[in-house]
Amino acid sequence: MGIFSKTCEYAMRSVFFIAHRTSDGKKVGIKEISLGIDSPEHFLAKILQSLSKQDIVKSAKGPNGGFYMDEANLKRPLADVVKAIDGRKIFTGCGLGLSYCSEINPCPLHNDFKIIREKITKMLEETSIENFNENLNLGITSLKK
Amino acid sequence: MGIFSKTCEYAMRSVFFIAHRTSDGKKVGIKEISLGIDSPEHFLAKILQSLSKQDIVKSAKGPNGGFYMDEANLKRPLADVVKAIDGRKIFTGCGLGLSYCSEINPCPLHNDFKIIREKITKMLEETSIENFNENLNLGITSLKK
DNA sequence: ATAATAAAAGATATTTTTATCTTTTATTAT
DNA sequence: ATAATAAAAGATAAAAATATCTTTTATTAT
Ligand code: FES
Ligand code: FES
Repeated sequence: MGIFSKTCEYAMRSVFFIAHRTSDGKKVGIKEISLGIDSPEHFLAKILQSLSKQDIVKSAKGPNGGFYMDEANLKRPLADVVKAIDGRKIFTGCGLGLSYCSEINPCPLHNDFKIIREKITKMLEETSIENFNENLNLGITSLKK
Repeated sequence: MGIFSKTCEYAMRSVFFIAHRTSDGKKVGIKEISLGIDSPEHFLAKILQSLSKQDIVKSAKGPNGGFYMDEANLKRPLADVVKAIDGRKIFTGCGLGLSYCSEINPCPLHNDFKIIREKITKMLEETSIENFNENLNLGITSLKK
């Protein structure tokens, strides 16, 4: 386990992939996405169902259907994807697992940890999916292996 | 799930607790530790067995036995506890879950994420357990609730 | 030696996360 | 209308993480 759950890792990779692959206005199917980000197809389907319900991505059934994102979706911060899957713990939780983090009853890690949490929050809140994707579009960054 | 697994959270809390409670040279039993850090007793026993084997803490069986730490144990960085339980993923792993993080094949998060990873590493490597515990000894920080 | 103590070790159970497979529903093209 | 397509939904399974309970071993005090 890293910072994010595996489910959340798949979610972020798929969102980047969809954004990248549908910039031409077309849609992309689950099979292609799961191949492109190296994830189990049916598990990813569940994740995308959830992201779709939460309006992180859009979907269309039937022939020529698939997943895509509109302008508003692309402008959302990556934080929204993380919140949709892993919840808010990474943004507000105690590093030692105390039931809530507070200045009044801080754990030994608190002073150092809150700074790190702020940096993570900043990274995820202040950059849009679109933005993270710029280098991917330029072929500089990768989503596989 | 936060940054660390629940097991790792218990491990860190227990190490702080033991360090704090045995500074007078006495030992502390599992029951007292689990009460003190609010963790399941038998689960914590397993964790401490593992930490003991890896020489993060010391233990003694029989009457007046229990867990304690020597000077060398206290001087170890908290990173050693994390490595002993959660492994090295948090220190070196890719934020998006790619099988390895690299400058040559970076993911879209890489540039931001590596800085955060460095800060986490710094926090865990550069401060000893003893050090983190100073405020606990002064009654400023907490391990419960 | 014996009994009491406390961790170590072993076995089992529960819960959560991750993964797979099948059926249904909506949409499109013929 | 019908067949083909693709996501949604539902059901089930496997694996990993977390939790509990029992037995064994080492140590100490009597
Ligand atoms: S109380 Fe633990 S991080 Fe704030
Ligand atoms: S490649 Fe993803 S964090 Fe470095």
